[in-house]
Amino acid sequence: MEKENKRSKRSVGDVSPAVIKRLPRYFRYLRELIRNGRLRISSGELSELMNVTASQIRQDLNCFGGFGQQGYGYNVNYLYAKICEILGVGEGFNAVVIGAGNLGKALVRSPMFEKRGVNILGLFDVDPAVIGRTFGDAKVYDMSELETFCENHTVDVAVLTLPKSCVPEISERLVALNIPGIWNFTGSEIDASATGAVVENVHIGDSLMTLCYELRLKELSEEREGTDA
Amino acid sequence: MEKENKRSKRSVGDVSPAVIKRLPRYFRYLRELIRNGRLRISSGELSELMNVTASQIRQDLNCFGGFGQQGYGYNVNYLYAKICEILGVGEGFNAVVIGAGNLGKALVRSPMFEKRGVNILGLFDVDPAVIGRTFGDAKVYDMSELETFCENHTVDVAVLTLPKSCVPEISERLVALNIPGIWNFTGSEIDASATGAVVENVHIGDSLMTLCYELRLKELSEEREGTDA
DNA sequence: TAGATTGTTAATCGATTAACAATC
DNA sequence: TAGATTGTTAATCGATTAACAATC
Repeated sequence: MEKENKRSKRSVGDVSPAVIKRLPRYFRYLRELIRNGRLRISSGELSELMNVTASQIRQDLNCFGGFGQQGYGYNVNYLYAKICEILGVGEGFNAVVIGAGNLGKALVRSPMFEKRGVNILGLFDVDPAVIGRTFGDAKVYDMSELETFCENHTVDVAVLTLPKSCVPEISERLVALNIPGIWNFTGSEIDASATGAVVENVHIGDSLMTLCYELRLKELSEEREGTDA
Repeated sequence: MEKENKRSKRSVGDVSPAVIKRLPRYFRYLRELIRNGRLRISSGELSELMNVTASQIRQDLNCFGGFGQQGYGYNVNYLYAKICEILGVGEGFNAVVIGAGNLGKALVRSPMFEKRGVNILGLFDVDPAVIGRTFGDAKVYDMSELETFCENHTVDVAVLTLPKSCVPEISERLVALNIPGIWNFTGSEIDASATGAVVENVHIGDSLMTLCYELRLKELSEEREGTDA
């Protein structure tokens, strides 16, 4: 028992950010493998699937201890369980969604939170037209009830899907409430060090711009092909 | 005239991915500076604002040629214009959104596309309840009209906001239509090399997992503080 | 001109890949 | 056992930072 813990390699927390950012992708591919009934996989086969090197996979996984077995590969279910553990899936984190507009609704209706073991406790909004309604499994509360609600529930994450202009006010309230995690879709960048919380600032538009950059590159190279050569 | 093009440094396209991924962030901060009426900024001041090193900023910008001036810094408007040019803002790219659910609606109603100079030509869906309706400035068309529509309009980007299960079918149709860019929110990963298009696979959930990882780390360290030491 | 700040080279750091011994 | 495949070390590669000469 606890054989895998022989040496836990590093003191928790000093795993490189590059590795951490890849973990959710492993999580996704492992889910898919399980869904397809796969029981074992080698770093070589997974590397082909994911378009990365086998070396990187082994290196990544070994940051957290030896999850595989020489000559055999990795047990898909076991590896998935380990990745989940590392990523805090199953910790039962609770979230509230602040802003019940299109994005807020889209998020709570998607299976995303459930898949990752995060519970939506409720949405909050100022608009009387949505207060009291239910989206997904979650009810919309009046924004003014946020403080009372947080006193009566353990809230780990605040998901911000309200307009940029509301950020100064809501930040202040979140800090006062001491909510440990902020998932920020507002477009303004919340500085983690200023809040004392863990913050993820999401900028969907950045991905669109990267796409446009590539598109333009493509255009340029096609133009060049057309003109000379 | 064209002074900045004295040497264009690299042949277009060999700029490191790490730099490219940072450009949208410069874009956002420069917009903000312009909004605040700033006319010039030094790499030093921008570095404080953005929480990166001044060295990195100068290095990044110099991948595309000298946009600054010794002893002065960078002209905010000029720099913004240059970044826009590099990122293809103003190319007038046209997009269609495929899937008029919550996410599709949220995207077309947001100012994101407009800010980046991307025009939404329309949405497509199979649901009679939304076909014919208008969200943002864009009308929802019947999914079956996609081919005809694309023949009559220049479509640079297809934004995929439909269920995962629809991806095989829609991929095939997009490939047939030869749409050069795919912005994929479905959760399944579309392989660019298989489509011949430029593809951005967006996985919002990955960011949630990173947040949960950090939250768990925080919990663990707080536990430890509690027990020993 | 003197001061400021860039552009750019060289040094450092971190991340990826290759290779192979350990071992199932 | 022989074959396969990991865990892990060492080599390579790329990205970041520091430093400073060029120059506005």
